[in-house]
Amino acid sequence: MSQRSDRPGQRDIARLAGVSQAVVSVVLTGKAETKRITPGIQEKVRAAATQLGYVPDVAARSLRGGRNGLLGVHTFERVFPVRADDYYHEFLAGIEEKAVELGQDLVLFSSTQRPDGTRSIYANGSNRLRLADGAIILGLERNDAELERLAAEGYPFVFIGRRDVPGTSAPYVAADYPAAVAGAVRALADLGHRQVAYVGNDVRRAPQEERRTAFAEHGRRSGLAPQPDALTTPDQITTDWLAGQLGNGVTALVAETFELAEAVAEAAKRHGCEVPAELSVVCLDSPPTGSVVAGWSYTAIPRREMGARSIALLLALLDGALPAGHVEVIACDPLTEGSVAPAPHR
Amino acid sequence: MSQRSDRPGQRDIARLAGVSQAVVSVVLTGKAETKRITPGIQEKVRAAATQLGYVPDVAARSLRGGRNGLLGVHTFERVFPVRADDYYHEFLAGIEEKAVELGQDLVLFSSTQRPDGTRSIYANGSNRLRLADGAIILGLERNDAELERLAAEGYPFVFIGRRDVPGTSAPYVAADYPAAVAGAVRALADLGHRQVAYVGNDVRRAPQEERRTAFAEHGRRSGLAPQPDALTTPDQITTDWLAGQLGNGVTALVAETFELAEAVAEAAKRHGCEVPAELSVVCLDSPPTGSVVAGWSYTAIPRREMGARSIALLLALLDGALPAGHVEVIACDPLTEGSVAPAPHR
DNA sequence: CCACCTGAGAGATACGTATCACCGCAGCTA
DNA sequence: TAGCTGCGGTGATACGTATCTCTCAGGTGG
Repeated sequence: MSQRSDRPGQRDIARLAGVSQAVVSVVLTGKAETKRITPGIQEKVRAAATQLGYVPDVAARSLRGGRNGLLGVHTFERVFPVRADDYYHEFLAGIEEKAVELGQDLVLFSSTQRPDGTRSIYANGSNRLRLADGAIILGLERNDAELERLAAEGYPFVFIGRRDVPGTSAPYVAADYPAAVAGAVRALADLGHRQVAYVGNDVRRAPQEERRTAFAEHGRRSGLAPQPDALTTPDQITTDWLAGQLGNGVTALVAETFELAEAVAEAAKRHGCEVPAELSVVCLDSPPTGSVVAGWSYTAIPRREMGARSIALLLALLDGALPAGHVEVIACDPLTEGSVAPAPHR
Repeated sequence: MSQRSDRPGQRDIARLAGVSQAVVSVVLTGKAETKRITPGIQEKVRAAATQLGYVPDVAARSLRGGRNGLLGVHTFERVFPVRADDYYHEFLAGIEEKAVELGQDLVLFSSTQRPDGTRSIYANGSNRLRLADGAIILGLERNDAELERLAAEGYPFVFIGRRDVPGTSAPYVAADYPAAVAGAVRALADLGHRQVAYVGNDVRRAPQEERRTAFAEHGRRSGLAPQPDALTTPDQITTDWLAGQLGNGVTALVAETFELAEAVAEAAKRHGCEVPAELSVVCLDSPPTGSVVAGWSYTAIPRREMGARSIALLLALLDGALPAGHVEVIACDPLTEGSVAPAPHR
């Protein structure tokens, strides 16, 4: 169809106003003052634009200008998992919030998925991320080779979550896990706990490792007795396992994820062990957005804020206003009350 | 900066492969077969494109009129509300699922928000939607004037949810509410209920109106006594209101939304009225994704599938393979057991 | 009176892509 | 050998905008 006829352009305005297209561009982009256009002409141009119902063509504008106002969001996993307690949801909420504020649109890269369900940036030979001015990269999974290549190509991106990809020095936004762990450990120590074990995910990446080492360090400082870590999966937390921990004199557990904490709670229930009277449990993760679990002691991860900050960082990066290697750490919420009690006497 | 240097174009590929830019365009858009390009050249072009990490420029491509593999998602409200029981979440999950399958990327138009929180397509003078090949439009709010204009401009879009915008005949994907209502009414009638009242949202749009009229019609067919509708908000459902209903002999309520159903449940609890023994309640809405509410009788809205179908429809529309005015209606899940019981004897 | 400056606007150009019109060449026929 | 026919590609053009360069007239100073 004649796409042309039903969409007035600057050329049409120019013809109607009896000026050149260049003048129309200048007037309509608000540069009339600096470029010194006669007020009378300005008025005529504006009137003509209004009369024709002119709408600038974004495509043409960004073609000319470089930026297109699109910020990418990429993960190496699905963005909207089937599970309701969506890991990404809060991040996305923050991302969208900030994008709105800064007048940017978001591109969810869903075309990059490979048959096995993982996602790849360079899968089909072309780097679709380039569609956007820059990108936020988040998620547990990762692909160091692709990230290195991306960085080598000079593509601007920002991580959510602490990253230590060898070749890159991309900015990231992370939660202040060490401080959160320190707070939890101190709280337990103050309540008289001395035998505290750490229950962590068996997948160890920078963010996980960070929490574990912080636990070890602050535990030592607070006078806790050293315990072997339990790096495991939820289904390996059985009543037997729990009995073993209690048998070792453990009076409190620090769980890395909510799934682990819930597995502990279930095992305790089956084992007839009361939480928190006989066993205190601290969770270093926010509860899933859906289920408002009462009765847990946890330090909420500021996912929403992390998402928002990542967008701000990316835009600063694009503006060249970000010093190289800039990172941002956001404090977690203080430990809530619930599943923590004074250490039982023996 | 020289934006140019770090973003290879077809020209660069052409130079590297020793051919003309036109050939590169033909090969890379998959028209090599119809335009009969020598396989050897094709290979050379593809190799050069891969080597340079080429990715087509969205802006240029859509300026020229081609497709760019971007599908827009636009709402007149926020996409990620603060509330956990996210209305959009399930739709988006379905949308993303299908986009992955069809190799399309998604653009969340977040730049269109006005200061008052509502969103407008033409707010800032430019129609950003044009960046995408087409768009899905969803949400309760709407802006008929803008939609008419969008349609008049020939922009391809698809609704989620039944729409009846005057000037437009855009395709839409809707849930089969009439059938769901019919099922609910029949179930209640079979259990001996005769006095059944309808509790609906006070905002009446096509999807709401459809349910109400279906209730009236099927109620009549199933021999229910006519009742005045309660079109209201959750906070207006008090114990007094409930007492009034029961006083009128009402033995069952059909609630349009989950919020209304929960308000009814709370009022019933305070009033000492047992659900479902003394009052049956049916909800015509899915429970929020987070809270797995047991004990409700409801007909789940197939949001996920609706989202997926909307993407399929949009792509068909773009391919010109969609007959004008095509609409799609998806069956709701059958009524679950829980808050429905035989009518109490008087 | 002429050289020179200045302001207001016209004209030209480039961004990256898709496509239309053309063109040389090889193979074939008459 | 001249003319025709496809094939395989080249060159040119247009999309709508922003901006750079150029023109032209009027004013100014020496």
